[in-house]
Amino acid sequence: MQETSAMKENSKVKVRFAPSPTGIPHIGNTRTALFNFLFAKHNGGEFILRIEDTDQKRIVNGAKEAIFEILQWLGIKHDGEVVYQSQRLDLYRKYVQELLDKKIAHEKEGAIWIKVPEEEKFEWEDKVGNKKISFVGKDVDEFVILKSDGYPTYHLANVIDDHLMEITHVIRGEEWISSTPKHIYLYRVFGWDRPHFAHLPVILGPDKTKLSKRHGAKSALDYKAEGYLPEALINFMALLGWNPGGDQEQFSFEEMIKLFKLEDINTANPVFDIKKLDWLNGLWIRTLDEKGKLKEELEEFYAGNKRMERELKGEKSKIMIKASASRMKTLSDFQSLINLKRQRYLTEKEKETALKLLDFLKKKLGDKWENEKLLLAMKDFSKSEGIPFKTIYFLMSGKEQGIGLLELNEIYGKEFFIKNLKG
RNA sequence: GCCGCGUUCGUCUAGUGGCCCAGGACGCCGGGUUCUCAUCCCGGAAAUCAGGGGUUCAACUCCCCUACGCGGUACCA
Repeated sequence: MQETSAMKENSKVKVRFAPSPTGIPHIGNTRTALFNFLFAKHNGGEFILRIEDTDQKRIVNGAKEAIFEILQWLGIKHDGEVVYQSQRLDLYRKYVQELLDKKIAHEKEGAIWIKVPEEEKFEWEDKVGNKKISFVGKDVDEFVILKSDGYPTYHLANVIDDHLMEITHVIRGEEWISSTPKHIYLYRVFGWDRPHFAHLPVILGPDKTKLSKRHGAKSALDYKAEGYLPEALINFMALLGWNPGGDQEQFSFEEMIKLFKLEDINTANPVFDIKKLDWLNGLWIRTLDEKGKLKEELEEFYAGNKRMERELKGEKSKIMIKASASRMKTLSDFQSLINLKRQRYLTEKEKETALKLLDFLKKKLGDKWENEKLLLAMKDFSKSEGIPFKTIYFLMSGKEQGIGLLELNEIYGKEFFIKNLKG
């Protein structure tokens, strides 16, 4: 009995993201959602969200909400209503009874089990890498489909739901490869067509072991809190394993949808590299700034921060943002960039120079410190006194580095400089 | 142990038999632009394509073996 694998060639693509609410998903799990979404949208199909809450003991409070928040923040919108497996118990039990009646499943110690016949053969063409993967029945362990608490296991609920919901492509982590024969067997005994399978390589930590809490495997929400942009995080996650060929590194969500193909996903496990994320984030910050959209991102990020809310509402906010954009790696850098506090106290020698500079500027500029003249004056001073401009920057701004002096002049005016120069 | 999957610069990757003594990007180093820093621009180092056997006129690309890595081996997903 050789099932005609999958087959719903003509029907509309329908995929699902099926997290279990047993913790806040880290970046790897979220990438699975992304790939499902990209695939669905590329093909004009649907993306379903299904919460697999069948392990009552391991459910974590707030995990479900975190999942929603992550998807919402990233712009990964699901179609239709969210499905909860815990609300479908009767359904699963009905099918279990069917298997019991057919003598395919049996009871043992209060749970319902299935033993795959040894001579059974399993093979499928995995969409990632386009390669055949095969197993033989004797390597498939006997498994539980209904636990003694009355809840189904993943294997059972997953297969039933995917069938009933007419899922065409199962795109999930590669940790599921070894249980795929169990799933295929279930499709077989139920007499159902099975979906296509695509198993994504798992993301590894810097030490090349599976990304985990130990590596500080963060969730998208953590990155959000640190000031990363959804555009950058999505771009970064997609490039971890996916590449459409070519030299492009920056992709908008729309471009990714347009280009996404399962065939272009790598088969090897990528290593998470925060440096590249940082670079992409800076790149996206600059890109959004050019599009005039950085302000709204900052407003969202600093919502609830009274001082920053005030700064962003102020009339100088525009120039502040313009001056900061190229210097930010994350949105949180903005706050320190526009912070007026001096970095350290001046040494005696520096104080002396500062006062000299102040006199010089006052004499040269009078009351009006216009940018062009100010710059010329500072350059003059630098040259005639043999003082590196770096020092002048520090004396004027109170910092070793940061926003340009002319921009500071526009934002805070000469009073700011005078205060700094007076020590 | 057994089963499955994988292996191109430090990292993400391009590459589907000749265009590759291997291209791009991040990071790193050097230089330029510049009011500091950053941005931006230019250049550099960096992979004997895991190792060994085949197949072929020709292999990073196909086959086999080994090593290593990852995944699975729960009444977890």
